[in-house]
Amino acid sequence: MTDGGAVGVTDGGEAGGGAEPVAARPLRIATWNVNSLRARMPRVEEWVAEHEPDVLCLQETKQPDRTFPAELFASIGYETAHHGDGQWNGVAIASRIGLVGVQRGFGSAEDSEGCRMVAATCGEVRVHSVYVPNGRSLDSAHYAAKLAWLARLRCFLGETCDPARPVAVCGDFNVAPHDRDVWDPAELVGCTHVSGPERAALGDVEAWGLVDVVRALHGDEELYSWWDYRGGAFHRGHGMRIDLVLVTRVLADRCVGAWIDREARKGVKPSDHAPVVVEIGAVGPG
DNA sequence: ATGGTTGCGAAGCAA
Repeated sequence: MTDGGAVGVTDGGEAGGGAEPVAARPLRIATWNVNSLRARMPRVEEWVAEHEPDVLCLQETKQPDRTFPAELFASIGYETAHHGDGQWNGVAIASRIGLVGVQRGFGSAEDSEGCRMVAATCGEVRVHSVYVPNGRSLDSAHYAAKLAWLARLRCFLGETCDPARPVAVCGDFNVAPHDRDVWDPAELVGCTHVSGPERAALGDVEAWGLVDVVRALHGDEELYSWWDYRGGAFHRGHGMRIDLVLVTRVLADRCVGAWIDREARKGVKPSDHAPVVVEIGAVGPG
């Protein structure tokens, strides 16, 4: 059950007494596969302090709920919802604009691939943090499970959300939507993340009513969100764009910025993924 | 050249 809440973000608001209207800061939604929150928490704290997301979706926290650092997030102003049951997978949402109506998993047997989805209403937006199964290889049972999981996500959205309302589906999709989203398509023929069935399954999710806003705002620009730790892949530009923020049209039409923070892939003990950020402007006459 | 790196947990497995 979701509340589909319509709680507005009310910073700014009416400017009274003849003062200049204060432009509302856009809503900033980010997603980041941190590849272990325990290993990455210092980097996450640093990043949050610098970029001040209103909502931050996390994937691969790699811990059970009982060790999730909810108090630490609270101390820096964020409510959190976490869905994790062990040392693998694990997803979370951190929000400083409210967090209600938490749902962990799809509530069905199809979630047996692990803790890979948590949803909550943050301000006016129904937010989903997803970690799509990797698939391992095209001939693996895990690949079939990946396709089934994406199909289940599509059904779940149809069952629980309205594409005419503000909805965001954020996370590590483990699919590069297009050949331009990988450093060398020829190198990856026969590999997961780029296969036709995976792209079709992702396309079905988007066809529910979601827009890939980072790509929408950047044309054919080279954009990657993940680089293998091995072989100097980051330095060599061998990346893929597999971390996405998908939003419904009402949000896409208000999107005033969208980017991938490559800086977060540098420095001491980085995740192999970079954060993806989108900014949603206030509703207005335009 | 079936490599390479990181995180899990304490030997390989997963990514």
